[in-house]
Amino acid sequence: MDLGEFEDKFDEAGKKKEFIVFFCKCKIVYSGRAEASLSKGDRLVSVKQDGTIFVHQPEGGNPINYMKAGGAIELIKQEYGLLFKAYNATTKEYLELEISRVYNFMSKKLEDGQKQLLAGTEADMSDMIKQNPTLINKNFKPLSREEHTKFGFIDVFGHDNKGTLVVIECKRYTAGLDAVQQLRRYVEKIKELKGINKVSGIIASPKIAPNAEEMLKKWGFSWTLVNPPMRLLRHNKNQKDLQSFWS
Amino acid sequence: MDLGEFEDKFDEAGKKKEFIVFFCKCKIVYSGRAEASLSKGDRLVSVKQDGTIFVHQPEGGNPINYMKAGGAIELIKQEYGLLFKAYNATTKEYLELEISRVYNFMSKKLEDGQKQLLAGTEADMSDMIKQNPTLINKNFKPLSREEHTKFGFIDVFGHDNKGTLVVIECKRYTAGLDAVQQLRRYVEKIKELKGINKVSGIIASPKIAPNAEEMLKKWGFSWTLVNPPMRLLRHNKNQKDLQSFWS
DNA sequence: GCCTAGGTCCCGTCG
DNA sequence: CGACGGGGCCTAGGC
Repeated sequence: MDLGEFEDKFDEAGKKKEFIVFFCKCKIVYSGRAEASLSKGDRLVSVKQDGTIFVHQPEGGNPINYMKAGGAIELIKQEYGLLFKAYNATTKEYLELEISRVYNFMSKKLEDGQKQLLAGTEADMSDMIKQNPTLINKNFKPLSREEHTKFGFIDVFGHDNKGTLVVIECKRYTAGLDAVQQLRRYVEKIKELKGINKVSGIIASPKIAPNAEEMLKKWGFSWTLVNPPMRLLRHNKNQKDLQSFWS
Repeated sequence: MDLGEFEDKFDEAGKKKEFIVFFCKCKIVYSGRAEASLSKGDRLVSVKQDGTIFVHQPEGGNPINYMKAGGAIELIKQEYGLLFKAYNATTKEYLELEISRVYNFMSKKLEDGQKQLLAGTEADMSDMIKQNPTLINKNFKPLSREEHTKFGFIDVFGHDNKGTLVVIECKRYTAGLDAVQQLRRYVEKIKELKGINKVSGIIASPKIAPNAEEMLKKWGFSWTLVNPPMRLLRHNKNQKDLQSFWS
């Protein structure tokens, strides 16, 4: 596509606050929270309706470059083609694309006010435990969930049948060293606040890393196998269907 | 755009392993690591050359849905339009778009083998400290950088003029409770391994959170103000240019 | 493969 | 606004 034509289309779409995407050959420089540069290659560039920018290489999951909404964009004619210059005054970041060719361009005003519903998060996991405390053990009595304290928030908080306070840290996946230290922090802080020297700490997760388990034991905490809710629901459902089909 | 036409274009581009983008109105369901649903709205859908999928709403920085490379995609005719069905057998994830309209379509084979150069990361920060240890204090002698141990890796490791071992944890931004606990873990482990009871712990960062500083002091560690390298380089450079221009 | 930790992390939430 | 922690986190590096 001719760069002059691209410039016109881009400006027009920008004025109408349309969602813009184009394929181009470009060289990239980013300056802000770090310094990045990427030599010439073909990429997808996108400018969203709020001004969010992202650049994708032809493979891989993450944008190679991006800018948050709220900046200004200008196109400047150069000998080599066009300079796409984005500057965000709030974050003090620059993103510049030296565009030598534009292959395709597309823009449209999109209408979407929907929010995604998500189930099976760590919050749902702590909810499940609060609703069904025997998942931890038969003596556990939950008191609160996702309780915010000034040193972090505790996933599930409660006590056992002897009145000992219990702190539970949930992890959707393998619990690592960080999870153990998070638990330790909460337990120590509660001991300090309440002036008591016995508080139980439990990690609830589908798995725990060996080093993490070692550290857990060293500090007198324990681990309970709890699977996060909803995980692979559709897959398991299909598995089930398959089984019943084969049986 | 007519859905039949879209189907043809999509299939053809898919066979040629082109980078595909299109605007459409759709309803979305995801099932896998969690369960997600998003009711009808306009979105950008993209399928990369390696099969990576992402879906963007017209605003906001992150894709609302995505799938890693390696799955299979099929389009299935339905009463309401087209069902875009992606399944990744490795990760056991499903992503389904009930497409009722397609507005625009674009595809192209992109050529790009470049890798981004990035400077100003935490690794660069630890490098800077190793090269210039007086950033920490005049008695610090670095021995190693990014040293991997079986309980994690230590950003900068060294000793002071009295021979006391020193562990430094770098953070590019405000150091929080997690950074302090990370430091604590390394210090405790080294004490244990070497059978000594004095090891210094230092956090090097541009800022530290109040709670983190409190915890740091409680455990006898210290904090040194170090700014990460390259931060806002271009901005600062321009600021300087501006000053010299105005002066 | 797992484990560990950083990321231009992003994002929500609550003080 | 900062602080804190989760994320369908992702990705890289080492073992």
